Amino acid sequence: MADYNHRETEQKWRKFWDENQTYRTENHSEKPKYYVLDMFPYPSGAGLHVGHPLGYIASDIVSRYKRLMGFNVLHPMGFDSFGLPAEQYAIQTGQHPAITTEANIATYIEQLKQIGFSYDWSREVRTSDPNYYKWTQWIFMELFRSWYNKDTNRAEPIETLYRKFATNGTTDVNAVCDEDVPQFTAAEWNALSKTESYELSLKYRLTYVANAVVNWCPALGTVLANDEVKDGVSERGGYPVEQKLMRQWMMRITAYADRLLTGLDSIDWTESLKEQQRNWIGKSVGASVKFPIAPPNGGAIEVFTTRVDTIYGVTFMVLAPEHELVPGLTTNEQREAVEAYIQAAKLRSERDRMADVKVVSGVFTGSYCLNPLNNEKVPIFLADYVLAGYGTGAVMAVPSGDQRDYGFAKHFNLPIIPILDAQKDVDNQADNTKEGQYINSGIINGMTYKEATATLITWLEERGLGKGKINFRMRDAVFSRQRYWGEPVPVYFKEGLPYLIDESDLPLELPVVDKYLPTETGEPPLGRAEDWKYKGASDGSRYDYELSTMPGWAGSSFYWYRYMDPQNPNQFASPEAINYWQNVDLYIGGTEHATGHLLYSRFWNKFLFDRGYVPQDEPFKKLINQGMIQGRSNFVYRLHFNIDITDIGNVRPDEVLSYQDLPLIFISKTVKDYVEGRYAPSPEELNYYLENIDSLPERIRHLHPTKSGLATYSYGTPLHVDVNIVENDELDTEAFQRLRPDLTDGAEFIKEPNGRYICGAEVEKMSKSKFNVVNPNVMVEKYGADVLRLYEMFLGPLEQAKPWNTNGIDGTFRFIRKFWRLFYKDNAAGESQWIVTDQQPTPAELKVLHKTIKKAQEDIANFSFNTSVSAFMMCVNELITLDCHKRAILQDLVLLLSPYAPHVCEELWAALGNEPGSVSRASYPVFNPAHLVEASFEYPIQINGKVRTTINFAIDRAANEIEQEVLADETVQKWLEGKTPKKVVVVPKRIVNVVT
RNA sequence: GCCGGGUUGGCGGAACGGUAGACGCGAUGGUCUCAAACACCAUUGUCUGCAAGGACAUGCCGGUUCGAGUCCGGCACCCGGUACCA
Repeated sequence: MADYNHRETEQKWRKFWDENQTYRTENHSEKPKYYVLDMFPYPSGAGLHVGHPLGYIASDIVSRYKRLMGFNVLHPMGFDSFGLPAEQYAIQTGQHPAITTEANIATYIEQLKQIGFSYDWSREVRTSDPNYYKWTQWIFMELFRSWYNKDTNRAEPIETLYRKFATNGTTDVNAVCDEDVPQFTAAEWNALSKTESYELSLKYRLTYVANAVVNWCPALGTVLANDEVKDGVSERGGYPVEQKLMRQWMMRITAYADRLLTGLDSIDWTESLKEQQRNWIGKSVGASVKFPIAPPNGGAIEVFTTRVDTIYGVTFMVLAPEHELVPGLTTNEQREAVEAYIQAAKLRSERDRMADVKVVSGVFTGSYCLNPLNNEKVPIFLADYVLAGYGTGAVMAVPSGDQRDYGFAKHFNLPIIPILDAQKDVDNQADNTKEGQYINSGIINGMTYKEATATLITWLEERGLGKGKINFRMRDAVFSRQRYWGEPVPVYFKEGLPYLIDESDLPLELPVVDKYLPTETGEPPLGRAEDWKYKGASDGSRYDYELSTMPGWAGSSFYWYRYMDPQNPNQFASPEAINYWQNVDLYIGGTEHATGHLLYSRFWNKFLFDRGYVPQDEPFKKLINQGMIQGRSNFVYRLHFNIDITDIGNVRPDEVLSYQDLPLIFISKTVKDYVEGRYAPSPEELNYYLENIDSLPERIRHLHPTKSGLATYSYGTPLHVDVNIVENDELDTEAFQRLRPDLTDGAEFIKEPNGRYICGAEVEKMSKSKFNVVNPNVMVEKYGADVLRLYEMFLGPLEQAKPWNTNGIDGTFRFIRKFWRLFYKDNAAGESQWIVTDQQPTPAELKVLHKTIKKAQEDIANFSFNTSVSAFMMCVNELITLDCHKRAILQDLVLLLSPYAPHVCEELWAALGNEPGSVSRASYPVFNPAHLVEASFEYPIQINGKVRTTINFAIDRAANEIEQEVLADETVQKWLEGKTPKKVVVVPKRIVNVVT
């Protein structure tokens, strides 16, 4: 039998690659480097489904292609192996998360290897490996040992700050730091004790401890970063999240806000992803303005506004209920109301607040402040639409220009002052236009938006009442997690101050604990560890370690460097390795990491860049987001009867058949549609259905609505059925009975007239509970890894979300077999015979080949793998038509196809007489346009836009000559019907259009 | 609301402004077979016609052009992200 045996062949080559370390990559080469990275997976217990490899296949194709193009390619894989699921499992079972993680990773590797990826497995990393997280901890320490100098616009070692303090105090320090830093002179600084100066420095370091309002998730027992909270619930598990003030490790990512923003312009990512990061960073350019508080109180309220030009329209001020000035501003008359409001606001969860955005609520404090421009008295309100965490927690309200302020003003009957002559209908709604000239606006009357803004900012700055200011939505990142399964923070506490442990004590390994739950006193799980104390301090004492661990994103924020030099015990990667590989040329992964991993990674990369550890400011030059593969669920329909008890008359309710009494009957899709009345069957089908329904068991039959009037058929209740026993929507009923005896005992299947049981289908998320998970290894076993790879690419554009549908895979399966038959053929005796010849290829054959080379190269450049696969299919079809079995053609075709289908290509490559296993070291075929050039071209001739005839012209004929001959042509003359053409358009090598 | 992306046969999807629907699936008919599976061949956007052919077709309305799925203006719907962010 000549057919290609994928099981044997693929097995053979995977073993070969493994044993010969075919894809081992060196850190030095004459060749140019190319770094292709996949987002490494979290090894979950469920294993890989068919959606996971999509991006990996694409990156593998690029890797293999780049190797053929003469690059030294780094293409590694590893595991982001710290994380919640393993810990949750540990809490339930008591098993150490390391054990579960280890087992899951083994499964993942096994599954990945089956698909024939060209990873250099010797470079594998795992974030939960102490030899790895040693460097996560080390980078944490480096961040702690650094501050951000706004003058040089980069992070610097903390020593440079100490030097500045010692020489000039705080005068020429321009740092990103805590808000409450004191000003001091060099003398004052030098007089401080070591502990005092250290304590001061903590306010400047890039990681710091702070009391911060954080997202606390009681169900998970930990805090979460903003990007881990979606719609007020935790991203993992969907548990409610509340706001809580807690002492936390923080990372000063806001120091990099501007660079994270501008850096986006230099990298090749999709616009939508960049936009997501821009929104997340949320830069707003505006001004801060101080509104003096009216007597008897003193002081001022500072607000941030993006529309300082609307300041003459301010008719009230709104503070967040949590604002620090609130108690002082509340008058005795208003105290009760204010306190009630604050209390109510506190009780409302984040979700409630989001839910009733439309409802206007607020309360008057009883106090006033003064508009700095015109000294008008402005009443001060509280409202929970103002967020304590953004800007200054206070808003100057301009009801004529802001819809929210407008609603508030209407509700509390506050004045509304129009401020621009272009504002329309201000009596009924706010108009936020910047057009026109200012009115009612004191010093800016008659000006335009631009002039007004500049004038006001200058005016305010001169009087110390305000200044231009840029605000970011992004907050500093919370870096503590009250969990066990994460990197321990390499810090101990001495007299309440955090100190780094000695670098030589890294890695600080996770301690053994008896349980993975918080302690009885509410401390994180590490509080359960015996003797969790630092003994390396210089004074010989034992100090308490930090009890929280690092967040999930810590380990993934530099891993692409560790791949460059994964075993290095002295550095996270050697400077030589980093200088050789630089940064990632192509990064492929899901878009769900837009505001998490991808932002944090850029942050850490920029930090490492500032400190001179890496040569590139951005980690990922080009990023492609593969679309999610959804599941396609299949359903069987259980026929189901509605029995309306009120219609039963004198039958006692206990005589009514219970649902359980009814026989199990599964109806096929079109039968269901018929029963539902959605489908009009043909006369033959109708007969079939009636016959079937009439042959139902006696007890059912008498419930038939047309016969008893008691019961009605309802549509079949859809039940998920395992998609693995369904093929082309046809259910393998025997397998179903075998797999689900509980459901199918004594069941009857009413099938289609053609004897098939057809399932319904729907697109849903791929998940175990929906029985729609397709395991890639089942596909590999049945069709082969090459077919799986080709099919996943063929499914549609890489970046698009699409449902997995096994139905079409036969097409690629057939393609591989056709491809094989270009090389082998059965002889009369049924033996497989090699039929490749050494004949010279014909121009037609060369044309087919070079057309395909061109297309394949263009497609890889555009990441348009689906159309490539189409091109290969067409190529093979055409070669079959030409009956071409020539080495000169097939050898190149094998190379073209090898990035997609490496196993079969390796086999054929060897069969063609090349060194076994050397396909990846060959050179990509060179496209020669000469083979595509035609001697003549058949021009379609359009008369008034309609193709009426065709004429052949030599390829190099001039347009005006063609024009003449076309007009002289008999058929054209006929179609022109004697009219004189006004215009003749000749598109070279395309078309001629004659217009009358 | 704002931002990003999309809308083409029964389905997944192709088309440098140049003969729309490549390639694949499915479907129908046929060959092979005792039969099935596999394989192979043919047909397959809709309507109309015996046929040659003709008419209509890329969400909707309009524009630019000899020519528009593609470019421009407006609208509808779908998907994703984000939001009392001042």
